[in-house]
Amino acid sequence: MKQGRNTTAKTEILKLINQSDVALSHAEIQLSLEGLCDRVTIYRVLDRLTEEGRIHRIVNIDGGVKYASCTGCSAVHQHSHIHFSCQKCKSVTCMEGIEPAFSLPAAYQISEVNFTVSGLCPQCA
Amino acid sequence: MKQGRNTTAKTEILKLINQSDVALSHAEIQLSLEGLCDRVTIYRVLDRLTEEGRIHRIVNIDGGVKYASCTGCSAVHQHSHIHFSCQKCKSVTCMEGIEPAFSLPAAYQISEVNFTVSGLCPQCA
DNA sequence: AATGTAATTGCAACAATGTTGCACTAAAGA
DNA sequence: TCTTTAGTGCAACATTGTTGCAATTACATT
Ligand SMILES: [Mn+2]
Ligand SMILES: [Mn+2]
Ligand SMILES: [Zn+2]
Ligand SMILES: [Zn+2]
Repeated sequence: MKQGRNTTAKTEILKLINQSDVALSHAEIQLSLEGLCDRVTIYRVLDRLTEEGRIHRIVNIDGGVKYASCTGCSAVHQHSHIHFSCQKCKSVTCMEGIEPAFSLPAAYQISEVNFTVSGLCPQCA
Repeated sequence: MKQGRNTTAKTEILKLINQSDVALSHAEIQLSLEGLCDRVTIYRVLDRLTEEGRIHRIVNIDGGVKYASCTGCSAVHQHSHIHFSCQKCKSVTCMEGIEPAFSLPAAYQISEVNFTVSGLCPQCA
């Protein structure tokens, strides 16, 4: 969880993600950035920000990847909340605080969770 | 949910998936098939089988896609069970019967769910 | 069993997404 | 300011999935 260098690309990408109320894909970020940096750099910055615990990676129900800010990750860095994926407007939203309850046989060692619910968001329903 | 034609490719692919105790990826299926048909055909057969409700599609925690048979989908075709993804042996297993409990605000219309738990499976732990 | 038709297939071409190697650039500690 | 090395751009590549179209084949009907 050590901090890396603060570059223009990193600053701008983090700002974009933090200011958005929905999760953003690499493609969406690249569009917003308007050529500020190379697409490879965006991939690397997203990896780094995830590594540093500033953002978290979301695998959507269609397999696409999006990134969202890490609000409420003050003490422990954990993301077991639900992500809602709207089939109409394609938005992916972090349902902060809503965590599913489940239990697996003790033989399974859990280290990560990805829970996506898909359907229609309040705006599209 | 109507049945399509029964071709060699469809029969073999379904057999592979049904006989496997873990979910299979397109690449794994193509390997097992040893050139029985084109890779495009595999994609199309997998789509068709999913459409027909014979198998179900699993989006893994890393974004990869796998397919598993539909056991226990007798009456209603539903797949809200958990999928366990082992970080070591890379296997994805359907945890039949284990469904997470959660609740979203009423404004959200739910139609599909994908829940993946990642960690170490009993064999690898 | 032979026939007709539409579903299915193979192939080539394309698109989207992500990764890697390497030379060059620049952040930040000394 | 200098030095070190993390970060970047670019080109090249890999993987995964999609599409159009002509050729094939399952199977319902004769
Ligand atoms: Mn989230
Ligand atoms: Mn399953
Ligand atoms: Zn929506
Ligand atoms: Zn394992």
